[in-house]
Amino acid sequence: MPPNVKPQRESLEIVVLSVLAEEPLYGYSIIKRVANRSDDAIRLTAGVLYPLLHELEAARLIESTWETVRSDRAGESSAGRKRKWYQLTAKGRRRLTQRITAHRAFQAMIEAFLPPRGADEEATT
Amino acid sequence: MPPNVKPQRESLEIVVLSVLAEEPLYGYSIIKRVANRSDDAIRLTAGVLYPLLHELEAARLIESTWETVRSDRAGESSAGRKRKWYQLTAKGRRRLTQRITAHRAFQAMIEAFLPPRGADEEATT
DNA sequence: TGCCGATATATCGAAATCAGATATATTTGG
DNA sequence: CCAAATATATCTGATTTCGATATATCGGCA
Repeated sequence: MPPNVKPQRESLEIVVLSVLAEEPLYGYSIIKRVANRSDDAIRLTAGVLYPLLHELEAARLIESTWETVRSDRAGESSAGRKRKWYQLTAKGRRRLTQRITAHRAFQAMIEAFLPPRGADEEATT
Repeated sequence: MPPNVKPQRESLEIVVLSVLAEEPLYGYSIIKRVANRSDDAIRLTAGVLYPLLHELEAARLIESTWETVRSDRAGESSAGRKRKWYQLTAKGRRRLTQRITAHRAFQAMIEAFLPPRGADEEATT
């Protein structure tokens, strides 16, 4: 597996808002989706994701609804497993757009400091 | 002035190594250069930069030499102002290349999660 | 000439952040 | 029936980061 690159809060928020911009997801499914899509490079842990989701919800960037999944086998008597689905709010969508703009601007800025791409490669022209 | 985007360690190290890849600089001049080039978006503070420089030196990614600047006016008696010039080592140059590769790979990964560029613009075609 | 703002390096401690451990409960597959 | 996966949540120790503090010199201007 690839080296564990740690996504700090900023990137983290962008990634979470982005996946939620596509469709509603619940916590655990966010973890799995991000891991799969990033080829395991970005491994959200529960300890990082849940507090973030709670924060985003408090800021009204996302909204949640509980779902209770009852298994066939267990039947009536079972309490059922609980899932908390999150979806982006209009405010969240605006925030995402804004964060992306800022992110790209910042990355362009960083890139401007770097030696030009391919500065190390040998006469490929 | 633009919003204060804080460069965390990773980006920070890349930026510092990059400016040193161009030419030797001393601490204060690094702060000024980065501020100017980034249009004040990246403001290194002494409290962040100096410890980083010391770390980089300990890791032999950079080397330093002291310069004493004596003013005309003050003459012999003056102790002179001290500047610590830093230059990239061969090891530092390799590290930079490596960090850049990792940085770009990570950014590409993040970008892959984002809605495509210009997803919000209206029929400009 | 005396003072202030800029130049210059450096450390420290409070505050924020983060990864990993811990807790609890259900479901699925063997 | 048991272990691994699913699912949410918090807490704590370790690391990071920011801003304050310290010290000293230099340049310009009143």
